[in-house]
Amino acid sequence: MAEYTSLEKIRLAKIEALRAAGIEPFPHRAERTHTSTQAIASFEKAEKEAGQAAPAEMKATLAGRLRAVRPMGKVTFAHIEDGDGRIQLFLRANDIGEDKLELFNRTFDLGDFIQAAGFIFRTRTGEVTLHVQDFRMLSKAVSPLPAAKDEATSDGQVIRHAALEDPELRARQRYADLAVNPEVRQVFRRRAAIIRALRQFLDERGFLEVETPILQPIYGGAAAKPFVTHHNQLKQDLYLRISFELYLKRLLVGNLERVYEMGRDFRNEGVSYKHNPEFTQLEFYWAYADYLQVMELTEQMVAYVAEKVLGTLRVTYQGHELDFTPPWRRLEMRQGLKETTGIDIAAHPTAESLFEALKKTGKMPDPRATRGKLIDFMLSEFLEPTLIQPTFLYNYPRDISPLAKSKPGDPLTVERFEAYVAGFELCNAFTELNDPLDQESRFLEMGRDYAAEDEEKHPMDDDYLRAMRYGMPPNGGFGMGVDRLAMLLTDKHSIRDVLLFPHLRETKEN
RNA sequence: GGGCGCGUAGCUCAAUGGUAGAGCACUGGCCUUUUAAGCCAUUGGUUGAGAGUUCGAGCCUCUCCGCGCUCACCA
Repeated sequence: MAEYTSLEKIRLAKIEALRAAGIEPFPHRAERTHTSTQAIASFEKAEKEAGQAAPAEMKATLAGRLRAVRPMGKVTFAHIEDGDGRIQLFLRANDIGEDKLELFNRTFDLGDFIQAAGFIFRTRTGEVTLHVQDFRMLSKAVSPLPAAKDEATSDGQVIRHAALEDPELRARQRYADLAVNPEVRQVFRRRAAIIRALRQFLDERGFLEVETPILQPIYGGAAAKPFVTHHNQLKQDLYLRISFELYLKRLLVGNLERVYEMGRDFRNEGVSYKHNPEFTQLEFYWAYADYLQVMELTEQMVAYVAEKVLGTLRVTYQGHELDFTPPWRRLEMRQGLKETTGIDIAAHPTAESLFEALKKTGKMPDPRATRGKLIDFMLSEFLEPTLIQPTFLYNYPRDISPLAKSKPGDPLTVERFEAYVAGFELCNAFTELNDPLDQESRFLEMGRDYAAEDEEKHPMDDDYLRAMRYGMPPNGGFGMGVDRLAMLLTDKHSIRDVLLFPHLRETKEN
């Protein structure tokens, strides 16, 4: 049972009062002829056409949420906000009667959804306003919105004098955040536009969008701990997928040459400003292409999205001026590490030798790490933070890339790249391993490397190997965190700001 | 998981260890073109939860809860 605050009790009493007066505070149907923006635009157009003469009377029925009320005796001004903007209402006792104005002033509150009909005019101070001839309640708000006061100037600007700012409340009650902070609605409109543009780009190039299982008997395709669930009737444990990779590549075996999927991945790991337990991933696989072709497609795709969504390839992100114009900088990992650490990884073919070299840098890596893990450590410790402008880092160590194809003549290195922007990883791609015998031995190797830590052990996927034995075309594969792209294109520091309902710890009330 | 910080009215924020306050919102009154409308009068609190020190705790100590930053983890 809800516990009501004193403010809520007052509003509940108003609901009773409305019903007692024969007015339903939650009617079934509503009417509307214009949105606020449409009403203002068509009135201004009519004004322009009329020139010096007064424009013909323009009737309108509007609907929206009450965001400001200024009662002045026998006249009340109010603002309603709808999906695309705000408009002022003018209620006068002469037009609607003193009783109805009294009803409005006594029982209508900020946050209520209302409908108002009348004609559009301009007030003395010049604001386009609905002169209300009739109005009704559409939905009574029991709880006041957690909003401070806004100032609406006559030229349509809204000045925020205080706002809902508590990041926890904003994330837990995103509905309230959206209702009182219009710029949040813009972030999620832009996110939708990003996702739409990604689909368009891939669709136009002959990629087929597919859907593969989220509940998987064997998880794979990434090194992450999975969420475990259980099917009761089948008495079977299932994992929420940590990547789409192994299923999408099965489709290449089935002669689908270009496939992609955009959807949710789940990783049972730490939560941070760039990690959420569930996140949106885009993966595509492209038969007869290699990682260099994927690299080109990647920079084109991101540039396409930025152009579509923002109309520019130059983006301000957390104070950095980023330029997504292709071609992006290409930096071989070995070269990048040599420049930032002075260590040439090619001169250290074993973990022991690389560890000794790293000790001299003053940063201490995990002494049990494999060579690949040590290189990964060097990457995140020294190189990653320097990669602000979009950069392709390519040629990765083999032992942290069990699904990527080796570089010809270099058994320690695979054909893999990651794109870094603003110091964090945006995407990951490689020339996919399609030799079933090599793949099997890589799985076995991983099993050995991770044997100590059971949860991270990469399970052998026999069905995947069976598929590959039928023959998999050479191909390039790609994966990107869509939330991270959304962060870049909305200038948000935290992944929580681009997720409508980010994961938060349970509270006692819940 | 570690370190640092934060949590006070519906919202935004004050308050030397000494009676918990302001603005907005709310409630009542005046006001027929206002723009955070204005003026007058009110109301509103288990200071995140619990324990301790003290004559006295929003403030000091401890435990717990939540959030933020950061480190670790993270193909």
